[in-house]
Amino acid sequence: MNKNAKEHAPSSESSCNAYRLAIEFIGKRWTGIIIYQLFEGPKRYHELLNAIDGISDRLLSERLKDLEQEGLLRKHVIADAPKKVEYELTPPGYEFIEVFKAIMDWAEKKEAYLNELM
Amino acid sequence: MNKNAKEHAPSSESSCNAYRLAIEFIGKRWTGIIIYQLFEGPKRYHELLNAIDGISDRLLSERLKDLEQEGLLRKHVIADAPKKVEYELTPPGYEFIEVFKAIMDWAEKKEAYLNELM
DNA sequence: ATTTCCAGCATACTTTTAGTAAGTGCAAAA
DNA sequence: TTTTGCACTTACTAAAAGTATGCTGGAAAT
Repeated sequence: MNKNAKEHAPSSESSCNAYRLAIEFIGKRWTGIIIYQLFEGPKRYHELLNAIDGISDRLLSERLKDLEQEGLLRKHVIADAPKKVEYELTPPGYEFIEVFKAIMDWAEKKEAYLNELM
Repeated sequence: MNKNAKEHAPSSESSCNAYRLAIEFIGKRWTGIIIYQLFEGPKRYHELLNAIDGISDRLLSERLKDLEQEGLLRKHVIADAPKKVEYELTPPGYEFIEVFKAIMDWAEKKEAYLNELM
């Protein structure tokens, strides 16, 4: 008796599509942390790999590609010899700091509130 | 040659653990949308099920349980006869609106910026 | 001459998450 | 008396995400 999954198409369109799309992207593991690492300025591949504890190179590559595609960062090849590549946030990439802060603030408040109850 | 995943333990502890935990939770599908639906006030199970386009009853139950466990909502059984249950946000649940807004704002700005480029 | 560094890619594999289908118990309506 | 609504649960499948490992190829260091 549960078949409401896209039965007769959208109809309501209620549930914030913009939010869904955004959260689907930023909700992936590492995405936000990579952006966070780049707030300070451009970094190279191995700098990111070393800075981010626990990430694998495959995932780092994948996320960097995603982020580039979404227009949140740009890739600069600065040398071919010993290959050197830098990753730099675009303006929307930098603006993500607002989301980052909002999440941190909320998490903190939430913890504070829950600790108060005990 | 890639084994940096938890090689010799944490050491750096750089990468914002609070953020990671929070995003892992709110990044799950439907979580934010359920909270959003409850901003207006308490709702019952089937109201949520109808309001949220595409969610299945199983996922709704699961998310409601997660949200309760995280202290973001409270469940009120208001009748056993024809079973009636209401879900209501707690203060941290309501405060999530700041995160929601930040994400929406960011997504909008990002779109605007990217459209400008074309 | 061999190893290391750099920025990855390819492949196979495991784990996690989402989605589907069906069933539960009880009460009231048809 | 069979059906319907409510608020779920259980079992299962499919898809997405993440992990592990090995490899590339040129240049510089040992």
